Amino acid sequence: MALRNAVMAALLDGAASGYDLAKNFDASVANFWMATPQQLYRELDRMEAEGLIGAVVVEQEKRPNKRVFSLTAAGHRALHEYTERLPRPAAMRDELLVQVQAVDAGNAEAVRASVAERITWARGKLARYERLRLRLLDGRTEDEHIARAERVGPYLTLMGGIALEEENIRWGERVLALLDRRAASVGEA
Amino acid sequence: MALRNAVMAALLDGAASGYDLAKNFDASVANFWMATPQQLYRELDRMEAEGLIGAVVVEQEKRPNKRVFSLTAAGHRALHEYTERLPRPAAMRDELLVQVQAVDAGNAEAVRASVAERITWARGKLARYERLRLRLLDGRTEDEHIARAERVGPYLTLMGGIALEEENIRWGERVLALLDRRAASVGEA
DNA sequence: TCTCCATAGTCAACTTGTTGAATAAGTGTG
DNA sequence: CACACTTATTCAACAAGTTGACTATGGAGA
Repeated sequence: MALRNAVMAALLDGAASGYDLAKNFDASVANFWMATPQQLYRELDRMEAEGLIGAVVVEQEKRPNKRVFSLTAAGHRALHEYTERLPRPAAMRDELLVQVQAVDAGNAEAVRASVAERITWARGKLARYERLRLRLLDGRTEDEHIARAERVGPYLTLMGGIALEEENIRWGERVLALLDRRAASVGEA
Repeated sequence: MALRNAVMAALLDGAASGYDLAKNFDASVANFWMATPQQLYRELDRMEAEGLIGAVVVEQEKRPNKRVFSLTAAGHRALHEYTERLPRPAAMRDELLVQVQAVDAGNAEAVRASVAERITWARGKLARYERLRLRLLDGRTEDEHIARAERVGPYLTLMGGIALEEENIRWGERVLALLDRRAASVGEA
């Protein structure tokens, strides 16, 4: 019952089909709320049944029809109320960290490679976020955006995403350096 | 089937009961792998049935008996193999970020308060992590620790936790500042 | 003494999340 | 012209995570 809040937040950007959400979640909300397509479709059905969102079937000529969802007044109210409840503490599940924790009992070379891959992946994500940031600002300065844009929420969470990926890269590089030093020490001992 | 890897990583610190794990997960692995007590008990039973861990019932005089688990040779092997598989991308679920994303359609004051609370909470966690770091280093410098300690994994993940909480604090303070500026602009408009 | 908290779990019910496959039409590549 | 890919969604089965209640004992504080 928490995915729905992320979906409603995503729908503030405008109406979208399940497919759109599944794709663009990555560019908007997935940074802090991951979901698979089936999860979205199932939740969208329920939300429609409960009147939080409304669906309009859009017939398309050269592709399958789609159901485009948008927030209803009830959905807006529910989202507003949601922002007034205390958020539960963030939940993380990161297998890479589990592997690093166990590196001394595992295959250090393999873990090193996984860390390196995480860095590469974070760089890619960061680049996409930076492009998104430029698009959001659209030539304005941050000050102007904060003062005058219709919405500031997406900018604030984007900043969080950027900071997170930058930190990922810094941490990863530090880990690689320390693992190298470790390997050197073990070699010389 | 992923929690078990976190459990095995935690058991590298030494044998523990389900209760111990539930409590100390927070101090060791919970930073990147959260689990409730029931989840742990259930998984521990399965792991024992599969021979990954062994249980010894320890009879206690003034408290209930407990089952103390430790890694078997098979568990060690399984953990080693696990470090050789590609970790799946990290999954995050952070309701606070959902609320910030929706701040423009929600109660800005309430969201502000939630962000402030997150900052306080992060400071507390950071302080605990810093104490843990001192205990881990135990008077040695980082260089010495990395070169000579039996295990470096816990130190590396702890660094990650520290960096994460520091970033949380920086981000939160930035969000508060920007929300204030926003409120001022809206007031003057 | 009564109650709350810590220890050390178990059980049941329920909600979420994951995986894999199926359907169906059009579009691009070699 | 076959094959893979994209759009757009549905179904089923299973695994994992969450919530709340329950048992039992001992120690600390009101």
